[in-house]
Amino acid sequence: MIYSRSAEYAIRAFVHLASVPPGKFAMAKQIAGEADIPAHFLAKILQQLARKGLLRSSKGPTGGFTLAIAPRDISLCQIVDAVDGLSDYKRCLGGRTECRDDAPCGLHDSWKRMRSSIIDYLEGTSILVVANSLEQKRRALGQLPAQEAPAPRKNGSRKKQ
Amino acid sequence: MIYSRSAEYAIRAFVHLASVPPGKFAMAKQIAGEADIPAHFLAKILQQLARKGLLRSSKGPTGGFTLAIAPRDISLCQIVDAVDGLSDYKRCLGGRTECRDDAPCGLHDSWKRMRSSIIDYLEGTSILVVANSLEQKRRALGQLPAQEAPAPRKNGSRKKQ
DNA sequence: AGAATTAAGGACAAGCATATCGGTTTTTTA
DNA sequence: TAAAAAACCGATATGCTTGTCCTTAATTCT
Repeated sequence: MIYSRSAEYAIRAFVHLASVPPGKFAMAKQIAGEADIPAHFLAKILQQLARKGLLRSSKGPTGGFTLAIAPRDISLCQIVDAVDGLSDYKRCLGGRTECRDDAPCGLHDSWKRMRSSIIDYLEGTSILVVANSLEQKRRALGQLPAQEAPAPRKNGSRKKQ
Repeated sequence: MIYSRSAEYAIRAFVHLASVPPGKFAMAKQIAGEADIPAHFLAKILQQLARKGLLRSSKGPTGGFTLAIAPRDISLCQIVDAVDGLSDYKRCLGGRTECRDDAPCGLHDSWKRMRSSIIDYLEGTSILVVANSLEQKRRALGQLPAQEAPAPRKNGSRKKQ
């Protein structure tokens, strides 16, 4: 797989957080429940991401987590980097920690290209895009009010993108 | 990473095996020594690949392992499939085991494209290509006789590709 | 036939990722 | 001020991957 399960959980949590009104906090337990993620495990991950500055956290009642950066400006890459680190992608598939001149590796060049492609994918995919794609699918299935963000308002001020 | 360490070891062993004369066997311990792989661990992997038909094995003195398929016809994908299985690539990055209609995932479409790209890479890269690339690098470094395959002959019938 | 050598295969150990549990601190609300 | 609620934090459990060890079976060579 491209990234760990922890990173996957983090991404799913971020997608969820992208849909809560700015300024409001969502509880770890609640996110875990809705996204079907082990609660305590997710809490640890979110705490870690709060320490790294991708999330803001608040204790006590009305507390929880909220995005520290706009969904448009958070890429999958930032999350994966914060959770897994990117060292795996710097390692050479041929086994050497790095392709040095005296220890050449037949895979190095082709892997280098593939790796860039993966990194580009992670960097080029923002939480906003993923969240929008998800919302669109749900609307198509009638699981959402249609044409409206999940905020509990009822009138219809269309907003695109 | 794209595949497990076991798969990486297998690929490196295959690259090594591509350079032994056809019909001859190479010992697991010897491959492990030259490729810097834990010997017993590699042996298990090779035995597994022999059971799956990618290698042929022989016991006793003069025994060892040899490729059951021409290097040109073995792709990284076949090896990774035999060692890791490909199920990870069928799984959706959004977390669901499969993107069903009633449980949509915002990542599904973009990941599908990325995944195909990775599979194409693994399928399109043969052991022969990797072995040739490695040999070429070694020649450039003066670690090989230059212009000659590592077979113990001495004349110079150039062969391309 | 016997000794040496190699793969085959089972048991086990170590390390890491994943997951769970309980207590502590901070904050809000009554 | 007390109680409740949430993040925070450490300890522990579990499962999988990686790695080691030892015995057995098959083959070759003397």
